[in-house]
Amino acid sequence: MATARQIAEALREIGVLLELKGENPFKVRAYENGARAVEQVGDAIVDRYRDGALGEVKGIGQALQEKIGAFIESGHIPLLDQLRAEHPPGLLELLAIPGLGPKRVREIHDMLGVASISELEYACKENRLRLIKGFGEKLQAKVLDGIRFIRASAGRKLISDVWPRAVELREQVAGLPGVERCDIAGSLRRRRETVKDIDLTVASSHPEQTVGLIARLKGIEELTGHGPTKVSFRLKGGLAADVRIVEPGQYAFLLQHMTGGMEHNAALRGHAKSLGLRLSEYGLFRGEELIPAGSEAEIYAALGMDFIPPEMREGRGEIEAALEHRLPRLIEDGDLRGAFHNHTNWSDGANSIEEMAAAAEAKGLRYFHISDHSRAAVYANGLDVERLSAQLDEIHEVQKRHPKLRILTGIEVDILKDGGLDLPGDILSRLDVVIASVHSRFGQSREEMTERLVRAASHPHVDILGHPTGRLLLGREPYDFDFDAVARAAAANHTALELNANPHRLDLEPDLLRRAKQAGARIAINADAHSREGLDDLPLGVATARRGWLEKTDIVNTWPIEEVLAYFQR
DNA sequence: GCCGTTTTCGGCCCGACTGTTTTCAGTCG
Repeated sequence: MATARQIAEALREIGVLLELKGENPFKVRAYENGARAVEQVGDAIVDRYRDGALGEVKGIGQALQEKIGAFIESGHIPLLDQLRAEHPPGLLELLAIPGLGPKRVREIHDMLGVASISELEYACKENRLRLIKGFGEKLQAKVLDGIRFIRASAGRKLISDVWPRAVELREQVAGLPGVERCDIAGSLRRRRETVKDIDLTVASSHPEQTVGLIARLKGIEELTGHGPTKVSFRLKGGLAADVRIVEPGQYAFLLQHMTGGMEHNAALRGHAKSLGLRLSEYGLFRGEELIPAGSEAEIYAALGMDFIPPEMREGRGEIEAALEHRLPRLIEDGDLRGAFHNHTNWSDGANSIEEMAAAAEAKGLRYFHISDHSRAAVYANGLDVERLSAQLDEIHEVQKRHPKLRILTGIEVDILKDGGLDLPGDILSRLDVVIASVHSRFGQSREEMTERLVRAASHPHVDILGHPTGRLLLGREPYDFDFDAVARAAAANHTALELNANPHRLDLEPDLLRRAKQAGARIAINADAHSREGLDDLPLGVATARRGWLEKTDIVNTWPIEEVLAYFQR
């Protein structure tokens, strides 16, 4: 069966190929918008199609309905097949090179016959790119540089790897003379799971002077752009950064602009325009008249809407919600009372039960759940029945020394290939909270994997489904299964779905969190800590929950522990 | 290609910077 992911991918590819072909940019955008709309609806898009209700989805008109229908029925879209036949597949990867967009890629292909990154690299080295009109020596060098960059890093990095460096850079800039404010903006501020670069905003009483100072900061390897209001550079280690500087009175507008995301800003400016206003990083204008704002909240208020938290600014319906005053009240860091899913040195964790408990207590948590691996996870020194029983005794002892912290017993039990569990029911029934996770056989068919997960989520002893999609950021794709079916099973059986806060996972991702909530499922924000420091990942989990529009009540570990256990038991 | 309490046609966000041009196209976010 067709999945939302596949449909969106196909529409997106049509958009890119049309762009390459030189089509009307608004038509191109319509396909991109359609892809996003499909992703938001999720796999239920197939039901919408069967019900003849596809046209009710905003962004999907007559033409896209036909294409989606064709894909669902046959797995093919004639237009896409035709476009693929017209364009060598390697052209798409050329678009990833900084400085090359559709126009130039097309020109390179038509003039030089280049159709892949390797061919382009060769052409640059032979000095042939310069032969094309409008291309010069610098552009050729930039393209070669871009090819090297792509090969080295594949472009994106984990937010956890970039964040500390961004904080450091912000401190450096904030300390410069004349700088009144400096903030981390862009995808970092929106807490995207992976980011491409660091965006900083600066308020300065002497912008041009500040630009010069920033360009000479320590740690800069190479300046890549330099104008009166903007500096771009690459830091040692390869990370790119963009810094924009304005006068203090314009700062709120710059921060809003630089925080993005692109779709959010486009929609916001479109709304401003419908009010007869014009919004840019320099201000909100009625004609020539500036409507002043000292904060982002004042900008949104001037546009007739509630303040939209940065994590929600992804063009996912937040502007409509803010206009109608129905934004959710997002969960906050301080709302977490406890943490499930933590490992110790009984399996593959680095610290003892005692050390982990002390760390949890220091974080102000009121309950803390130990869940080491089960026996099938041989690589992780998983526990069999005997060792698990022995661990329960030790937990009992540690509990005596920590009267203020409720230590919960448990296990992260492997879900076997058929959806059964790796430990017998009588031992599971002795535990406070049981997490079930898939750690093997990721390549099962969609039907098998769906059945496997639905069965696990419905198991009477299972309380939480661990890292439900199995994705590893920049590493492994999620396994193929019907998420909504699993979410429904979880909701019906009072099994929480995990939001694994480990920066390599962040699983569930925001779209799926919203779909989980729609299905009535509850979420557990879990550190999956393998050491004391692992507990520091919890705020990233909260940020991801915020990106998924979740409120305090949606998250089980914001509840008192008695309520959580009662929920799991029912 | 989509969309509409301004519109079923005529819009569709806005500006910075680069590299190549003598006034601007392309890319980027």
